Amino acid sequence: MSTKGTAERIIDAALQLVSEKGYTAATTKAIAELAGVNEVTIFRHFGNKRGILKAIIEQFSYFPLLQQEINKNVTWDLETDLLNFSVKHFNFLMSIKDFVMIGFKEAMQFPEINEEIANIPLHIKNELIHYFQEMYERGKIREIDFEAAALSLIAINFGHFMSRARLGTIVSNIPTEELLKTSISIFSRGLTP
Amino acid sequence: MSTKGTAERIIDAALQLVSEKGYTAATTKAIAELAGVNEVTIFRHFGNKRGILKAIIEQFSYFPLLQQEINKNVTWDLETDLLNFSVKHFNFLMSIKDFVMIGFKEAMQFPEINEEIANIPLHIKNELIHYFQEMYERGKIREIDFEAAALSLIAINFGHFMSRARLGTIVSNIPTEELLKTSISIFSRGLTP
DNA sequence: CTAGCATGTAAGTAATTACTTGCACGAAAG
DNA sequence: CTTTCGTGCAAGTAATTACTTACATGCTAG
Repeated sequence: MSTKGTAERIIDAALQLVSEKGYTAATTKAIAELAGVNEVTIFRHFGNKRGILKAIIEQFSYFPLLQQEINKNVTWDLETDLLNFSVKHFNFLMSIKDFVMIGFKEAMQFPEINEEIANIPLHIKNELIHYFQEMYERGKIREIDFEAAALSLIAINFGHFMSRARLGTIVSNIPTEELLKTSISIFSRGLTP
Repeated sequence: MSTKGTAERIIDAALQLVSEKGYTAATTKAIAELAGVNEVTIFRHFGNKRGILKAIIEQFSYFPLLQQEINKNVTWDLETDLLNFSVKHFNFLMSIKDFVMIGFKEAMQFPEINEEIANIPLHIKNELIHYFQEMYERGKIREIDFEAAALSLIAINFGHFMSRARLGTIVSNIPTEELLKTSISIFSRGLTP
């Protein structure tokens, strides 16, 4: 049990409990139990309860944003690229699911999280706009509000993510891959001249 | 101040506070203050704190589901109908924003809410599938997985709703109407044969 | 007028919560 | 070997929370 290991386990436990129950309902006692450490250890590491969330936010701000990944493997075939992006976007959101959930739950008490969360669609939007512009110049998509188009694509993926992350297969049990495939099939055809 | 008025004010206050801070952080004291009633009055009306949320859920379950509204004003012109639906769907979600937020925050502590929330896309999905099938028979949309298409349309609207409801204009300040219009322009073209 | 009913006020209780302090222990480093 | 450091353990504290009880007040219906 190194120092780093202890702090990490506390952060992981807090990430899980806060995303499940919310900040106030996730007690330091419960976090300590889940992390397998004594409650005092939490305060020795993070000072107070807010300190844990602060550490979580900091840890996340260093998280490699999807951004670089998107630019890779561009084929300049609309449907191929958009499906590739869609799958990556969805998986990315799933990988930071707990953090996203905390962001939506504790936006009031921790405004910093909201900013961090808002950065994701913001960056992706700009990447997509850039891609759409290039595709337009290549004559591969029709004239349209690129920003609105980018936001719509992000909205589709986010909507699918939320549906699956929170409601599971209650709404539908179509495999995610097929869902995204159909989504992109419609969307890319809708952009084609 | 009739009895009904008092209970309603308590429910409204709880709806607001719980959607903002979460169930645990929304104390009965704060709810009473916001409602302008004494704290004891809450317990006399609802027995205990859970009773308030139970009342909220019950109240919502009688909420007229978007469903009937969708079927009205069908023109069998794809883009017209989808835009009409999209606007109604978006406004509907906005009108129950607080409840949706509670649903996403307190799914753990109140599983009933999640079911109630899940019912919305479920019903809408079926309505849309039905519409798509009819449109297909009329030769107005191409052959495609209707369920996946319906889910995608719901996902777009939900994504836009979440973006606006939680992040405001941070991500984009395109007017909502224009955003939905472009969304539907792309989507309906993507469905056209 | 009066009886009842909804609400306010005051006071209190048991449980929980974030957080502190003091001490003991074991491992690693000098 | 000894010091330091991270951690566990025990006990405690002040504040808050959900909830209760007893009594006073005012409005309304009969």
